[in-house]
Amino acid sequence: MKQSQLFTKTRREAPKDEVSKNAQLLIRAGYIHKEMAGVYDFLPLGLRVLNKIVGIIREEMNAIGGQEVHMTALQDKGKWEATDRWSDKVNDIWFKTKLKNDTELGLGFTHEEPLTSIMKDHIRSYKDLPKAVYQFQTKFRNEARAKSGILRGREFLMKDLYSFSIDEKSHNIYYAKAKDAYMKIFNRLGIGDQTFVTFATGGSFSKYSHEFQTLCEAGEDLIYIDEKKKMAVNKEVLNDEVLNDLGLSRAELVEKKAIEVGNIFSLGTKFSGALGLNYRDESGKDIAVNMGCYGIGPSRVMGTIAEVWSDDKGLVWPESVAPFKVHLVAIFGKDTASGGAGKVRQAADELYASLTAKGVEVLYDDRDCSAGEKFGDSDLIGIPWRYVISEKTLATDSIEVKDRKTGTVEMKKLK
RNA sequence: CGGGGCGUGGUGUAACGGCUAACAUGCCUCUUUUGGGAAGAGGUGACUCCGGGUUCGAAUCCCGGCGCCCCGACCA
Repeated sequence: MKQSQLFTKTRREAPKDEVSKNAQLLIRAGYIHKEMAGVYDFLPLGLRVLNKIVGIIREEMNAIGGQEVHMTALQDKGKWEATDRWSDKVNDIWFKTKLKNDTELGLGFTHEEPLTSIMKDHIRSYKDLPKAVYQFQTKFRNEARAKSGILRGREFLMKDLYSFSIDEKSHNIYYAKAKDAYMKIFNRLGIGDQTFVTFATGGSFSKYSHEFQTLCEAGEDLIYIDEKKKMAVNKEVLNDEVLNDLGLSRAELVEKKAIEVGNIFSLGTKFSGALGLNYRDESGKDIAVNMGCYGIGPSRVMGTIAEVWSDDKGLVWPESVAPFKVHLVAIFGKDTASGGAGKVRQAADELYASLTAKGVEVLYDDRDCSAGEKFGDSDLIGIPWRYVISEKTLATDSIEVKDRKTGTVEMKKLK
C-alpha cells in the first residue's frame, strides 16, 4: 500500500487522556481511534494487525478440530435465566436493551448459553462427540472501570471455543490439546517467551483453570512464576496446598505482574445440565455433555504485544502480526518534485511493484516529506523491515535494509 | 462503585477575576531546502465540555451535570 493514500496520520504527541503505553503508541501511529472510555475503533493498520492475530488463532483452532461459527451479540434472556446468569445481582456486567415491545435482550459478554442451546439441535448420540466449536465475536462487558487502553475495554474482540465431550476423561484429553495449542499461538504471536501457563481458580467442576499470563508491568494480575519449570500460579490461588499439588516451592517463585491473554476452563456439566444438552450412550441412557471453554481476546493480545514489543521510538511488531512485512521508505531528496518521475521515485516504484508482485506485504512511503519525518514515522509504525532507497543507495545500485528490532543495517544490491 | 486528578483551536500547552484568549505543532499558499521530525514569509483554525450562579467584569471563583485518566474494589 502507498502511504500517501493511507488516510491515517501519525502524531507527534499522544492525546493527554491516554496514559497507557499501548494506547499512546497505537493512537500516535494511527492504528486505533478512541470512541469513548474502553471503546476503540480499529483503523486500517490496526485492523491488519488484528486480522493477523485472528488468522493465527484460527489456524491453531482449526488444527485441534475447531469448527468456526459466527453467533449473535444479541442474547435471549430465557437461556440465561435457565443458568441463573441473567439477573444483574448475579452478573453486573451485562449491557441490556429492549425490543420495541419491551422484551428484554442482552448484549453477549460470553456465549455458553446460546451455543449449548444450538448444540441441542445437533448432538443426540455418543457418536456425535467430541466436538469443538469456536467463533470470533465482539463481546460487551459493562466494566466498572475500563482501563489500560485496549487491554480492558467494554467492547472487544474475543475468540471463544467450546468443547463438547462424552465424559471428563475425554474432556481432559481435549483440554490438554487446547492448552498446547494456546502456547503454540502465543509463540507464533511473538510473546511466547514471556507467557506462562498459570494456575488459577477453577470453579465448581475442576480445581484449577489455566490462564496464559504474559509478563508485563501494565498487567493487572500478580502471578508467581517458577522460571525453570516455566509454570506459574496466580496470586488468587497461592497457598501451600496448591504449591504442594503442583510440586512447586515458595523459594523458587518470583512475583511478577502479568496480562491475562488467555484462559481455559473446564465447565463440567454446568451448562449442559441446566439447558438440557444430553447425548444417548450405548446403553440408551441420556447423559449430560461434558464441556470446556477456551478464550483469547485478539484485541487485548494486540495491546499486549504493543506493550511488550515497543521502545522509546515506537512500536516493534513481530513479523507474524506486523501490518506489513516491509516499510519501503523512499528518500526523494532533490531528485524529484512532487509527483515527478525522478530516478529515485522510478526505482522505488519499480521495487514496490516487484515486491508486491512477489506477494510481499509492503507499505511504500511515497510521500513528499523530509527524510527525518519519514524515518520518525517508520520507527513509530514499527514494521519489521525498512528498505530505504535514495540517491545515496542508488549510487551503488542498492538499498539499505534496517531491522526495526535490532537496528542492524545492511546494504543489499538491487538486481 | 469509593477515593484522587483533569476538561482551553485537530494535537500538546499557557494565560493574577480585567487589553482582540497566547505559544508550539498540525493544516493551506509562496520561496528556498532535501538521509533523522529543514528555513523564511503569509494564512487557517477556540461560544475556553454543558447548564446555572457570584461579580461592573469569569477560561479563572461557587453549585450541578457530563466526559476522560489514575488508585482501589470488582473482573469467566
